[in-house]
Amino acid sequence: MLEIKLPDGTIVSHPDDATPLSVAEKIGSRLAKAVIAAKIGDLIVDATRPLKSFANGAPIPLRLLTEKDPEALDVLRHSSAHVMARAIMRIYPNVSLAFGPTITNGFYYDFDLPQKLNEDDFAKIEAEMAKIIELAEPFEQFSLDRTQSVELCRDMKQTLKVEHIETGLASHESLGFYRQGEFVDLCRGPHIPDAGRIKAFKVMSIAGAYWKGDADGLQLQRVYGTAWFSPKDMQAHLEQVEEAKKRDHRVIGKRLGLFQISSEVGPGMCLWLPKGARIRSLLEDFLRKEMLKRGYEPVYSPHLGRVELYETSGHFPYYRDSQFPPLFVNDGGALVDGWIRRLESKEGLPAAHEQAFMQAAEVLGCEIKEYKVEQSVAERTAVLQAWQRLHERYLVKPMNCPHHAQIFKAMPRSYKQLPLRLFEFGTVYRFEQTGELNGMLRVRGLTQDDAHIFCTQDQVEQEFRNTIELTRMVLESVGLKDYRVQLSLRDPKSDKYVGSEENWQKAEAALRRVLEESGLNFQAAEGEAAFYGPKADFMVRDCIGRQWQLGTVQLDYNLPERFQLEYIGSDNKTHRPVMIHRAPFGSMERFVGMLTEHFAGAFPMWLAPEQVRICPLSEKSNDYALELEKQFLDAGFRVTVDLRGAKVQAKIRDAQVELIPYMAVVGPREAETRSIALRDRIEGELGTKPVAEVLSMLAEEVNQRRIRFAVQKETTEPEQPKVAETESHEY
RNA sequence: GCUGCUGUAGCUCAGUGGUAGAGCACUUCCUUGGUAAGGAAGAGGUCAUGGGUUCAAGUCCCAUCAGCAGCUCCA
Repeated sequence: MLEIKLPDGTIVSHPDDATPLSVAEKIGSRLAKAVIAAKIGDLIVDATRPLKSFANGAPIPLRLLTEKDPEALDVLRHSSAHVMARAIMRIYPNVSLAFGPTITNGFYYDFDLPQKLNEDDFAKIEAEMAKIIELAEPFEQFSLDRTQSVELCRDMKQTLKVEHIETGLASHESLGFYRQGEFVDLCRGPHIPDAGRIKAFKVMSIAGAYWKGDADGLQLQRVYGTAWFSPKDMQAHLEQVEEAKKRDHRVIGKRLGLFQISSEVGPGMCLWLPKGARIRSLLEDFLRKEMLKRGYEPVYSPHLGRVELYETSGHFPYYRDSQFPPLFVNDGGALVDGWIRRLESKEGLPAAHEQAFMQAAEVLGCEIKEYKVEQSVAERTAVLQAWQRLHERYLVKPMNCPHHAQIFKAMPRSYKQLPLRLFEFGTVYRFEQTGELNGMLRVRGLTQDDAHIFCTQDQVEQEFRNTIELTRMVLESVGLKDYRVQLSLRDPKSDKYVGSEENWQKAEAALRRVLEESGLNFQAAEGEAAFYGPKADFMVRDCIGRQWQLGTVQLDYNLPERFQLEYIGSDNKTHRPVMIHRAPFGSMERFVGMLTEHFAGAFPMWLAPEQVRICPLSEKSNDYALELEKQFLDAGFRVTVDLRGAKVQAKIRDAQVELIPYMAVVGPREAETRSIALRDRIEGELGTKPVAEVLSMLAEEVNQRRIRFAVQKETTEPEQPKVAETESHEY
């Protein structure tokens, strides 16, 4: 007999061949029908899995999973992936299966198949799935040893599965399979008892994916689907997907006229339209003011820097592929650049090409006399590099740090000047792959709210504390209160890190201490540090539950070394400072894009590009409306008057659609009493108030940076908790 | 960068190889009103670009560019 412990603590005895299903049957036949799977401890298993294998002396902790358990939905979706794979195999010959896991809100399956699927095929696939589901055949588990498994997969012509068994699963002695009708798949499970449990499903989309994530490897077709226990649930989900789409900053940005990406300017190049620029400048002004309070000093630096500057910093040519190519003042610059790269390439430079290079140099008027073909590759490269150093080459700056390091070096520094905090809203350019570009969230030209703090090792802790405080203050000022910090530390086993052991230890301990005393939710991630120093990244959750990596603080032992930065200490000796990179917003583009989605375009009063729309009842009231506009402008508000010959209903509708926080409706009555019939975008009519009262009430909302949401936050389960975008603007 | 899809008016989109369409926005006129759309008229197009097939191409084919989704990448 098996001893089984139920969730309420009772222990029941069952025969040795008991399964979760048989246990459920003992409790009641309705429960048995509802069982989807079971949980033994933390392990989710099939409802038909014999419990005996989990016996270890103590009573087996068993929990039956029904439709109500979130874990059951995952099981359902994984089974749905099998059903979809089965359907696709029926429709198309020569399908090779890859992996078919569940994801948030659904599942996918990767296939290698000769014909290209497209959306028109979905109906066919869904129809075939429906047939399979209707038959409600059971999922049957069985295990085979390695040899048998490979044989079975070979027989079924599942070459990817064979490969996976031989590589990824090399350490497994026995392998699990599931059979459902004619369909057999290598699978760990668990599965629903039978396909009839799938009550709602839909093939969602198709996309490319790589076998085992290798971009150079085989490209597969990935079919996404979703599955639910009821059509109603699925409907709700599909509506929510629509809702999330409506928050898309690209859609809202266009509708509200915030920004534009014009393909004529270039992909990934963002044009800030007046309203978007308004929001950005409000954020910049706010942060600038806070930084000035905290002892930062503004600096400016040009958008270009000599290539040598980035050679010193180590960014060139290391990140060459994601930088815009260098600008050459001399016609031969690009030629010599390509020449060197071919000389240094694995394939080497064929003699014929070398002759062509030399001729081209002559044509361009930059013949390099010292260059001799009989010299070694190293010597020839050196000659070309010597030429390069004599001719100007510039890089559009991919980061601001080298410039700021030069500002530090502009004069001898004393310990008395430290910490030196230099800040700049610095625009940088990165040549991101075209497929990575995404609205404002991933662009090729971006402005970092960048600062570099140069300090002594002993000042690191206090500077880090101040930076954390600033970042929190910034996030909370826009209503982002749900965030955690990832503290990235060294991998103790690796020796790739620059900087002394002692400094690393001190720095890591200091960062940890600050985070602990801050009471922030943080987690340390060993081995995630950059080679040049530990860092702390802020992971922020927006109002619909998506996670964003925003602000970052990074310690750097590398650049001070490379740029030979030094200061004179109290001991009259030279010392090397520590550099701290930090950016509370990350980049203005990304932050405003994120905020647009967070607020769904309805920016709070302190950030709204237009705060008040004055709506005169008719043209008779236009004069009073214009008078009011002046009063609002004088009081510092962003206000416009709707002077159109339209009805007030239309004016209000337009203001609502434009998400303007307040509307001032004025007619003869208000003009008479010097008052305003105030309307709140969220609450509706607030009644008629004297002008002075409205001005002070709205000013208060601005000064307090009050955040008000129209709908209750998180009314539904967070959509897509997959990390929404994890771009980091690291240095 | 890879795979797939898409590209028609400012926006959202119809469009069957045979004369380029709608709604909203815009302009003008009428209307002068009380909290989410008053009415009428007008203007607006090299159907992304370049080739090709065809008597005939927005429509079919190819290439390029751009956008979207996913993958890979992100100092």
